[in-house]
Amino acid sequence: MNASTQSPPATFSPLYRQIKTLILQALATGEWKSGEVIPSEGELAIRFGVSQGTIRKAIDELAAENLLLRRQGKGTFVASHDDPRAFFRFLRLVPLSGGIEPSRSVPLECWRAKAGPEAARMLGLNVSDPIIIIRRLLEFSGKPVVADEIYLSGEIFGALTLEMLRDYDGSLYSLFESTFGVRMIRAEERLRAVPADRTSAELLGVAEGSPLLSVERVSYSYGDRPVEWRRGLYSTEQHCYVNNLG
Amino acid sequence: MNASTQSPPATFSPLYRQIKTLILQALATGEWKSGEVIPSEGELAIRFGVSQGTIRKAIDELAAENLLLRRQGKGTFVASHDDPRAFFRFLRLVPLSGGIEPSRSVPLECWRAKAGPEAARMLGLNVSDPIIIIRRLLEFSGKPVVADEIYLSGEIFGALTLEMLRDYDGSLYSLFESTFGVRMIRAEERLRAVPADRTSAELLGVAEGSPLLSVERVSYSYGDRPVEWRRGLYSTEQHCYVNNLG
DNA sequence: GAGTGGTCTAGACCACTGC
DNA sequence: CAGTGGTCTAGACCACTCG
Repeated sequence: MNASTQSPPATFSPLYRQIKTLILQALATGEWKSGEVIPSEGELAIRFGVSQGTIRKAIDELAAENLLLRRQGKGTFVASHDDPRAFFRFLRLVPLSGGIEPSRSVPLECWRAKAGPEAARMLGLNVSDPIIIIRRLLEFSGKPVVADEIYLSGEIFGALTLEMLRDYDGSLYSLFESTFGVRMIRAEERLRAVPADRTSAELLGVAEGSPLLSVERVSYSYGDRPVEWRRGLYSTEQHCYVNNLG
Repeated sequence: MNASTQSPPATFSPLYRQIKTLILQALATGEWKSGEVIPSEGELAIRFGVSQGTIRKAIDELAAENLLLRRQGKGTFVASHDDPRAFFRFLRLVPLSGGIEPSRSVPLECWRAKAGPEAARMLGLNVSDPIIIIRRLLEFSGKPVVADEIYLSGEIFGALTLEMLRDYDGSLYSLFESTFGVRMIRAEERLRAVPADRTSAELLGVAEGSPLLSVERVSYSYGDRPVEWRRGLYSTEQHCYVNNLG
């Protein structure tokens, strides 16, 4: 494609956005995988038939959206959930005392089910489509802090088992990325304060009815496709959820 | 200044960042006020002795940080809290049912005090420095949803009174901006779930001990100067706090 | 039409990485 | 040293706004 000589599209969009879309497609189809380098700006400029400056602007936006990672002198890399910097991007929980604590994910259950109306709506599925449900605990310094219930499309994550969750040493999203090729690129969370039900109270070691932070999340992969819906109950006795309003 | 011929500074920073700093200074000193246009890119290029592209890159970053607002064909404007787009930047509360509700701020009290150790730390003051404390209610569709307690530096907001709060028709930050020339540019929030104390329960019309969302916020003005500390108790029976993880 | 920001290009040079 | 991204420039042209 020589974009500089093509006829203008019906709905105008600048050249660098068209390039951005093409790069996104290459990312979505897995041409460049998580953690790998993508071709240099010069190579991409030749490949797409535009100047290096136009490539830069496309990559700039993708880097701003945390899809790509530039490293001077080395190249441009596909962002990965394995990157330690990505850890706090989706888990905004810190100890009240400050500092950093060791955390551990403890999978409890993982089973197949059929999507109810709510899960179907959240995941963009039809009612009765196969889904996978995970229940797990998140511990900080050995103490349970978050009880999660996670809903996934059965079609995408069909092979997922409790053993895989137990054996994997890394974050859930790292597992999804490396094993299923599904990268979360953004998420929407809705927070409320709710009283602890009996099950959660026992799991988290708090009194029944005591306040918990309810965090509902829908995560999206490439093309704004919803691929995960989860509800977490956070004990905020020793931790708090931090948020920066830019 | 002709930045392109100056000797390199001890700690290297690219030209466009130096320009950005100069623009930030002009914003902080009030050379260009909230809502006003700043000089065109061409004018700034001449004023600072750099190319227009370098000015663009500086403005790009400031626009990305929501300090400036570009409008094609019209100019570049100093961001303002009056802008309706700024409303949801600092209040991430939406009705569970979706949609948009009319909101109203109801000031309850406003008094002078001396900073305690916590307020002093949060606001970067010394203990016993003068501060102002505001208590107010936030209503959605006529029902109380948020009970706020707000701590301000007495030095900066010395003239603030309950009457001013009552008479002002707009957001609190619009008042701060227009009357005291203090613009909030970012904030850090820490969220927890807590049981309602008796006072808050009465104010919000919920049962004592029922779960409330506690939102502590420190807001910063130019130069990362903390100027406001507040704690809000949010009733999340009909509303939720939304957050986008990018 | 004049003035603004937005796009695109081409080329030079700098800063960082790793062989 | 070669290859990468990062900065800076100068100039052309496009898209939008307003008088």
